[in-house]
Amino acid sequence: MLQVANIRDNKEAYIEALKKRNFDASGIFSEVLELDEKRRSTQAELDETLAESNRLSREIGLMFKNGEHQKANLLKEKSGGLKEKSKVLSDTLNETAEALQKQLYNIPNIPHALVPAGASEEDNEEVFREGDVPRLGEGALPHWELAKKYDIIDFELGNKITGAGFPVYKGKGAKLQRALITYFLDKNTDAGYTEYQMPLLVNEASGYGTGQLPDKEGQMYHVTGDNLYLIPTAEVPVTNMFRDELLGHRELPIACTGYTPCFRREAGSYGAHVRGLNRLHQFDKVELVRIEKPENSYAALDGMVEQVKAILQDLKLPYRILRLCGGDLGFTSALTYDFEVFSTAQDRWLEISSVSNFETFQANRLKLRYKDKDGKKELVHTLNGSALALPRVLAGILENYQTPEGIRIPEVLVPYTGFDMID
RNA sequence: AGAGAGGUGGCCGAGUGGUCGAAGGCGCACGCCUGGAAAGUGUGUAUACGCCAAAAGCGUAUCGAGGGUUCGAAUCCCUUCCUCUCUGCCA
Repeated sequence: MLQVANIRDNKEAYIEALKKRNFDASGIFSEVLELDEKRRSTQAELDETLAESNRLSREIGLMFKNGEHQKANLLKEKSGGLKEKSKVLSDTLNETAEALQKQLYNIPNIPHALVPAGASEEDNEEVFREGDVPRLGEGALPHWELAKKYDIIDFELGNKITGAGFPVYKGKGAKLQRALITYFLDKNTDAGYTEYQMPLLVNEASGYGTGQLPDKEGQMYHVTGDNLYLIPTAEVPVTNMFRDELLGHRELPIACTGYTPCFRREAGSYGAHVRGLNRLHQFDKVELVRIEKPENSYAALDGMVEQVKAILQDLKLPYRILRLCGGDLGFTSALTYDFEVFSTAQDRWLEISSVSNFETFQANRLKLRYKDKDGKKELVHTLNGSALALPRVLAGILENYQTPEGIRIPEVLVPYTGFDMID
């Protein structure tokens, strides 16, 4: 959520920047500023009315004390009128503030200067590429075939127990999952991130805090009996730890990592591109979240990119990094780097990580601020990224590491799996 | 799940209708004292919004949340959330 004061001060620059998202902000900005004007004038009038009413109450109190009951009763009547007036004003104030908030929720974050203009993923900018694409033999298989061949993932069984998109990992497949999670967490904690285990269900307030609610409600599984939501990503519980917090400047930066399963309804996704592990309703992910002082947030973003790079280098997977264009940039993000692994047997790039700086956009909605050295209160910058999402990394490993003899295990994982081949 | 108790500032804790944003203590910050420190001592120490170019200042709101009674609510009433204790159940 943008701050009204910033919109007021940078209106033209913001309108220009939002064009990169193909978002025409001129109309909504005018509405926002108008609503804010109304909000402020209404509050001024309300404050005045209440101040008058408070004054009268004090007087009446004194009169009763002095036994001047008649005088007091006279004043009481006057006070009644003020009460009516303040009720009306306070209703107007609430309505206006609500309308303002609603409009603000509809405005996406201002893209960073580096964000290229563009309409769709076609316009994303490749900024880095590394790793050799292996030459696979004639009979190279996509991962869903490999999963069946080596009996390590059973999609049908998950279907029976729950439904499509809930795979069962089995034997060495299950062990490989566990190995990846542990390896990712170790790598992240070695880099200074603190490990967390978070609740997998969150309440409504948390859903609002990170912006899943009210609009993207349909993307989460809702436990109606207790009005809780299954988390679509660890970002939700981890970031919400800091909701409504005022941090000391010495507490920053904060760096968290956590493994959680993620639950996504993914309504409306069908077809070949969702085959196998490419898109699931339940999947595992290790997440990074950072809370930073504004002046450090872009250095932190670079640090996160390096962290993900280091992991992919370890795994020796061919990958590239894209800077998302305005049209593909997430609603809340100012700058995002997507990591994609090349899936050789499918002959396509698979998104496995997304690393973003939200600047103050998320912090404003979360009411997450810090007190700087001089005691001044400022919104922090929040960042997050996956390091990494399991299913597509697994798909990449299965497809890129397949040999006629079986699937080799990346060297760095062998200490975690205890085997070096799936055959 | 049943019965009971309770939610007050960074923390502890007083406050059962009037000048209470809230005593007192702890903590913290700054000063004095000291060779230095401790002790002692003095001052200050919530958040949001609004007015103001800004600071100072002033106003308004906030004692878990929401609503109500009243001229006036931390205090009374209703709803709701949460915590603790006992009982039950359970990995």
